[in-house]
Amino acid sequence: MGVTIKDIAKLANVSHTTVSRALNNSPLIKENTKRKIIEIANQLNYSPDVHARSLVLQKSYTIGLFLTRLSNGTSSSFLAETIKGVNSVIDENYNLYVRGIQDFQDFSAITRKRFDGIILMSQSDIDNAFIYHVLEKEIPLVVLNRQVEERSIVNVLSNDQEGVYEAINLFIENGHRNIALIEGTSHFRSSQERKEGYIKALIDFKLPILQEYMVKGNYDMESGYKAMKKLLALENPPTAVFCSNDDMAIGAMKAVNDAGLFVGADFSIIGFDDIGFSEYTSPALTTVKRPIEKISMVGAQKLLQLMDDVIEENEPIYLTTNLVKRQSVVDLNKKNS
Amino acid sequence: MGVTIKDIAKLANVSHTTVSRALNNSPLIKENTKRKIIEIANQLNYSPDVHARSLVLQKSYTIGLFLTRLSNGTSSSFLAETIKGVNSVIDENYNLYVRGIQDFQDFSAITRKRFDGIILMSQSDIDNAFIYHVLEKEIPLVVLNRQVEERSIVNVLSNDQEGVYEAINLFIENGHRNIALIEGTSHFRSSQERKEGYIKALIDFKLPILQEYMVKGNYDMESGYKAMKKLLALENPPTAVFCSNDDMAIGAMKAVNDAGLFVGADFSIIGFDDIGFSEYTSPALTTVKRPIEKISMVGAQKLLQLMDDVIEENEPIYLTTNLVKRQSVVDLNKKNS
DNA sequence: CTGTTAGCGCGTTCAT
DNA sequence: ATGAACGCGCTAACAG
Repeated sequence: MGVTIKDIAKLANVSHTTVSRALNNSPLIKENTKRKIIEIANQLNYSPDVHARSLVLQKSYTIGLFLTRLSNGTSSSFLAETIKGVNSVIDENYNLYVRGIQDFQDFSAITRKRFDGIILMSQSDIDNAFIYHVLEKEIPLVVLNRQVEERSIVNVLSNDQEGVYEAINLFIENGHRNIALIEGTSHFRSSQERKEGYIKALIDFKLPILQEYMVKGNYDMESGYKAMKKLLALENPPTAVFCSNDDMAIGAMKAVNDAGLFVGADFSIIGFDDIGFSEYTSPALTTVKRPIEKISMVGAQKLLQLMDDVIEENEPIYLTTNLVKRQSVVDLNKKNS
Repeated sequence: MGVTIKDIAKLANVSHTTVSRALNNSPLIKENTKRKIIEIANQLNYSPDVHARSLVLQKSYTIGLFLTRLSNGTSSSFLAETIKGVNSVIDENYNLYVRGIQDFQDFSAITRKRFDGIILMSQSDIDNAFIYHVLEKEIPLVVLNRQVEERSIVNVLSNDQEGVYEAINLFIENGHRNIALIEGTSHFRSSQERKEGYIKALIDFKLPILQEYMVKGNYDMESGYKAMKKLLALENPPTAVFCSNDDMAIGAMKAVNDAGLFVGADFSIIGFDDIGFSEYTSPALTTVKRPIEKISMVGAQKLLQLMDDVIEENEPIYLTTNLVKRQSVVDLNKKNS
């Protein structure tokens, strides 16, 4: 069934070693025989047995892409962009093994033999245990999206705090003073980062920090909807709400609409991520663009380097967010004048 | 670095053969020694070398999940649901290799050795070449989402035509007569299926089929937006539009809004897929739910069976779509009365 | 430049 | 019930 180098060797009247070398383009082989061997290989439609090669080379040609979870709190676009980003960088000879960490009972199957390298799209502190395991096994590791204490780890992420700060700043420029926050999943690091950006901005602009203006969500649309309902029911409701991701912003917009108000006219919302849909909501959603696909690409590139040379500079790499202004923020200055 | 069965053998004062058998729970080994060996293995944190095992067992523990493309025409939710569905069925010992077919120059790397089985989420006829290759290599194959001629292939899909028919039916029940269609990517089979459902319904209800009411799109939001603009600019614009997927429906809704009209009041839209967002558009989008995650799960299960027993019944498996009625369809009967 | 030999880690006859 | 020897397909020393 499978053609092996031995088969080729027979036909070419050489040893299987010569075939191996020829196919690997070794300079030790005469151009002539090399050509002959390659010819035969093509004719026989030969393709090497990856497992035999892996076994002797101690290399698996497999990269593990792990997310904290695959469902519940991981939006589709987040997952898709991550995979696309990584896939666009690593070549087809590599297997890309995609899993959620939560799927694992124990990590005994995560070995150096099995993975040449691991990319962790980390959303929460709860995968620290995973990180330690990988570190202990000395598998090259890149952690994306969440700052990690260990200096030895390559870390690629976006500066969420700054992004949120800009968003709040935009609200303030537009005359808003009652600015609320819908938070992400509580133990996700990103939720905390964004909350801190919110609080920092309020402090800098000397605005009061109100408990009732900080409502918990869990990054899905429904939670955004519910959170907004709560805010709207307040005695002194906000005029503007920052949502910790776009999914929740879309839920929130729905709640505003259901209350008979119009986003962009009566009420202001800013989201986070800039998923594809945010351009097509009505009105189009102003949001903080987070470069997930870019982060994944850079992360994958870093991992490839790490697998080769062992790079030293382990400074976290920050990719900047940027504020995409669309139509979901009301300018109170104009409105009142 | 890596613990092997030989290491365990030494410590247990047995041969590596015995260790192998013990770890594979062979009945040939005394319970006593078996326990001892397992004990040592745990202590040493042993985990088998997958490549060595693959080499000797001729089994790769890898399942290939291929999509026609990963970007351009493949929506995020589609990709994400597919992966989630497959992942939920296959256990963690399996690698899941995810790729777009378009990434491949040639298929020589797609071998029986490398993949125990392949799931193809097929979106277009253009991957027929891929299918033939896989078939020729005798790799167990399940094709999802698109009907395939070969009887020998396990085929899991949804009955799109019927789903669309139901949607058009709903329009008609609500008094609509000028019903347009926004089509999906032109060479995708799903686009044709849905178009056929549309035409079939029009014929059955004795409505005229107008060229100008069938506008091409490519499954992304922007194309839906543009297509709707065209329809709105018609001399005799439709009152209702079926969009071949939800992404385009969302684009179309945006176009309606931009024209100063209100979906659900002045204009009717139905989408296809029921992606997460469609519940949160304003108004909530009526749509034909297609069970992508379910299809993927069933497909994965079938593949596992196929890899074991070689199942015979190769009838295509149809999973039913169902119409999710929300608020994007106007009832003309009520309105006019 | 090419061939001989060995070995990667594992499972599997064939002995005993 | 256990072990010795072999082979999966490949690469890498070591000769020549």
